[in-house]
Amino acid sequence: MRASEKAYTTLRGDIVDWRLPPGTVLAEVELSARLGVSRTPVREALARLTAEGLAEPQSGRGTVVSGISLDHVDELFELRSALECRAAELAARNRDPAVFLELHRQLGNAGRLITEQDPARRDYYRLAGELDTAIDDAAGNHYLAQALKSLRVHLVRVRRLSKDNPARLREAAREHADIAFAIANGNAAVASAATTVHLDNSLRHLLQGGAAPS
Amino acid sequence: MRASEKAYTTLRGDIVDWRLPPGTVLAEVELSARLGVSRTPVREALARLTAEGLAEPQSGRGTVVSGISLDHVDELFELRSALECRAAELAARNRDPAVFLELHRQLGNAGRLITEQDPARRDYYRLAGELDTAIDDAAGNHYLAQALKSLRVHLVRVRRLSKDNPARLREAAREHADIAFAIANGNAAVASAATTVHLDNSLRHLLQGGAAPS
DNA sequence: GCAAGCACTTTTGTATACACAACTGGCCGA
DNA sequence: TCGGCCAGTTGTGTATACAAAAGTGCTTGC
Repeated sequence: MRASEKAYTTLRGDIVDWRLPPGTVLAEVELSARLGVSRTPVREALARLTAEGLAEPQSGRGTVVSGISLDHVDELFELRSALECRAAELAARNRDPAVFLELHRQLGNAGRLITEQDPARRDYYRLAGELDTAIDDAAGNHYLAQALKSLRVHLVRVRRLSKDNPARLREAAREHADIAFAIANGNAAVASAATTVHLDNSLRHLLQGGAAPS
Repeated sequence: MRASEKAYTTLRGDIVDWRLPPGTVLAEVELSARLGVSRTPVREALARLTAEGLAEPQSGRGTVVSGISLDHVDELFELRSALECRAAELAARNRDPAVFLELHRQLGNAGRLITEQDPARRDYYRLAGELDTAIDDAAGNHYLAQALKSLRVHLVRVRRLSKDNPARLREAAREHADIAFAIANGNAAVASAATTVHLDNSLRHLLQGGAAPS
């Protein structure tokens, strides 16, 4: 793996997982020492992180981890809503019904994935990720998929910020199942509406504290 | 001005204005010689351009100017529609009516800006840009504004691809005026609908050849 | 005692040298 | 004659040295 890739991956993970909290100063020499590479690949990694919005240039000099607080999560969800509703509509038009019926079925049973044995909810989030991927693929729009991809980085960061709540997670799974079903049926309006409802519920639980965002 | 900034600005302009057509190889040594800076700032500029989607890494080695063709303009406009409709809705809720009434007035008179004396339509595009900025400001959503900003780079590139058409430009100005009016009235649904109509007309004229995209 | 200026330190910006990988050309063998 | 291999060349990836700029703290003068 290239040194710049390694630096980027490591830093990105550290920021997303809140090991580097917002405001942390990202000094090139210190990072190059810590990561065991020279400043050049570190600079490249910082440039990529800045472009993604995970870091931002400090006034005048230096780079810091960008802030993300519940104050601005509503803005993030507004963008998310715009993108995901449109993606759901497009997917409903172009979908392969079998794919989404299968996802609908799996999501209907997703409650049993949320157990105490898997505190990170890996299985659940994997399934939710599969729905996202299926929607992106069915929508068939490169630019939209790209915009969603860069958005999801920030969403993961928010998710880590909140405690997850098994009851809310089970509700969310049902909402996801509704979305998959509407897409399977080719009903764009319902798919969009179901997405709106899901995101509104997610945001509300998130802001009330302790709920999982998706 | 910093050398990396200069390299970035120059290359970005060259790509947007089609002086560097899609597929052009961006070789670091050649660029550093041409721009009169060393490879380091050139690399930084290429990284930024790649992050924006104006350039993309070639298979294995090197960087090339990314392609954009009419084949994919419909996808670009789908994303644009999702973002701008939402922005218009948000702006309609939070707007200062006076700002948008003034824009409505100016856009109503924009026909006279489209003269043979200004073949680049600088005054017209400046006014259209002011509407965009006013909507972004009124929407008050950092993430949405950021997504729109990165989208507009590609739109400018498409615009340069097409000949502009004075008649279509005058129509577009009227459509913009409609959008401004709906926002001034605080009517989110109409603002969104007017945006949809405008973008649909723009895209159709663009694909029919010879029309201006905004 | 406070403020202003200067020097020092720290950090980023730029240049360049070196390492390595991939493509290209020619040459040799089958 | 064609195909494969090897060497040379070219270009990117990384490291590091040097330059410049900005912040900080001290000193000095008022």
